[in-house]
Amino acid sequence: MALLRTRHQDAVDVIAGWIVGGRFAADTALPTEDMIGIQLGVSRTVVREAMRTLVAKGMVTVRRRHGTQVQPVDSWSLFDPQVVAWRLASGLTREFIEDLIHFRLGIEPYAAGLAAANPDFPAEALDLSFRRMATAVEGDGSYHEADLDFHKTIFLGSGNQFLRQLVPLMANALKVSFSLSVISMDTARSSLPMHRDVADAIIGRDPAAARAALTKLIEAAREDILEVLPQITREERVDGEGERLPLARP
Amino acid sequence: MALLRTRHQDAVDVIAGWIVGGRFAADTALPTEDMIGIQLGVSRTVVREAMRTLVAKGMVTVRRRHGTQVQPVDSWSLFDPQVVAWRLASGLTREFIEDLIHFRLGIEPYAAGLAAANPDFPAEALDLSFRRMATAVEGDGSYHEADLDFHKTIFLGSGNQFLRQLVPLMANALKVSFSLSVISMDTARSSLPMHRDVADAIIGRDPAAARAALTKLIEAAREDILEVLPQITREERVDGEGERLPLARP
DNA sequence: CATGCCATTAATCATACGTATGATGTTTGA
DNA sequence: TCAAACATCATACGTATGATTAATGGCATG
Repeated sequence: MALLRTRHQDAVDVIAGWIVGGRFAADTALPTEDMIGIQLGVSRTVVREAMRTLVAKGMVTVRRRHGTQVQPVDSWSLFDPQVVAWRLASGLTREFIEDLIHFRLGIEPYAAGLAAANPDFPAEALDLSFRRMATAVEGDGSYHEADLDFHKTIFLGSGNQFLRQLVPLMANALKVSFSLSVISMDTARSSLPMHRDVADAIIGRDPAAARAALTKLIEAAREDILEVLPQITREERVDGEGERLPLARP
Repeated sequence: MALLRTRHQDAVDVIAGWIVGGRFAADTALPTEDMIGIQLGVSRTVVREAMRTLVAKGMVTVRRRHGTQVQPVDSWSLFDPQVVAWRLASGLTREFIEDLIHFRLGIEPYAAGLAAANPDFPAEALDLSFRRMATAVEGDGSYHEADLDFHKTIFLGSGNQFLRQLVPLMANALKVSFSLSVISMDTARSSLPMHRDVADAIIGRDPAAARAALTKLIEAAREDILEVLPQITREERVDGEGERLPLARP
């Protein structure tokens, strides 16, 4: 069951890369389908099917005679894992990371509350993830993976389809945190008790406590993240608009 | 700038209708591209491009020799306005409405908090929406529209791209509430002061108060919604015979 | 100012061939 | 003998090509 890279997928990736990379700004036109086909060395069939994919994700619109118009970021499917992947691959902007982190801060405590209220919540899975985190801190196993599973379990166990859908996005938020080296073994060790509190509250079916514990956990981590942010993010491209000011507390 | 109904769009709508309507369950195969083309009266080109759209939204996967496989709901792009529209059009399930309402309850207070902390928040727009709600209660203007704008302004003014993206979903959540006749002129009138509190908190740049006010506002409404829910939602589709809609040829 | 022609570019069709891939059948070697 | 390795086949998607149709904005024309 090997994965086959089709020309279609390649074309989508290339064109999406053009767009997220700012090679074509919002509200400007891409080359005609014929031209793109020639450039990529594929038939117009492939280009058109690639465009349908990008249209479906809100990244472009296609109109007769007008050709293909790039859409502003706000109309993209920002929760789409592929879109997120393209954006991450094209480089981290400060705004993107801030929005991602803040969104997670906003939604995860609530997810924990729902999880605590969900009679079908898989308590064993959460407890297992925690124990894996604990052993990982002692040097055995991947902390990153265990941590991800811990938070994943909360979203998946919330019993809410929209929250479940956020798992890929949250996974990326965590990945970003790790990639920024924000989470060292020291911070991991010190956050262990807070994770324990979260797990206990959820397993103990106490929504309010779960929300509080998770809020506390995240509050502890957010400072570190937003602190190192200005240093590693690239500048915004094209039309140099003013960068937003840092947001205050949630 | 007129909207042209292309065969592609028609095909996407029809096939999506099959899927959300339960005519083809998850993990089952759709007919071959050739067959669908014959059935809809379009060429295989159109069917294939329709499939690329559905693949992009996570509703199906396509593999050589295996054909097109319907995916479970959890892998759909649930935040995609089109997907939401298809689901609403196919009938309201209780789970869908509950998840939608609960998701809104979880995220909107947080959005209000961010809005209050955003120095660029358009205070005038929010105030205007509120005044339109007030006059609508007195019989002048559309309450529905003003209410929608009020909540929209909060999300758009949060300064967070992910929250902005939720506007269509929230609009549908509100639309559902209205369609269930949960919001009468009486409830509207009584919720006016709470809306005022929310606006004041945001305009006054007080995130904590904004969160609290919006939480209170929503708490007041949720009971009504979840109360009438069991009566109006349809049962899960048992699958009668297919009422398929062949597309017309030119 | 209204109107009809025109160039542009996507939309669609019909057809043909390429090619992973699971299923089936066949050979081989211990 | 039997199982593992290998060869063959049918299937449905993947891609290409060329022709035709049809919106649509712009421009020349009245």
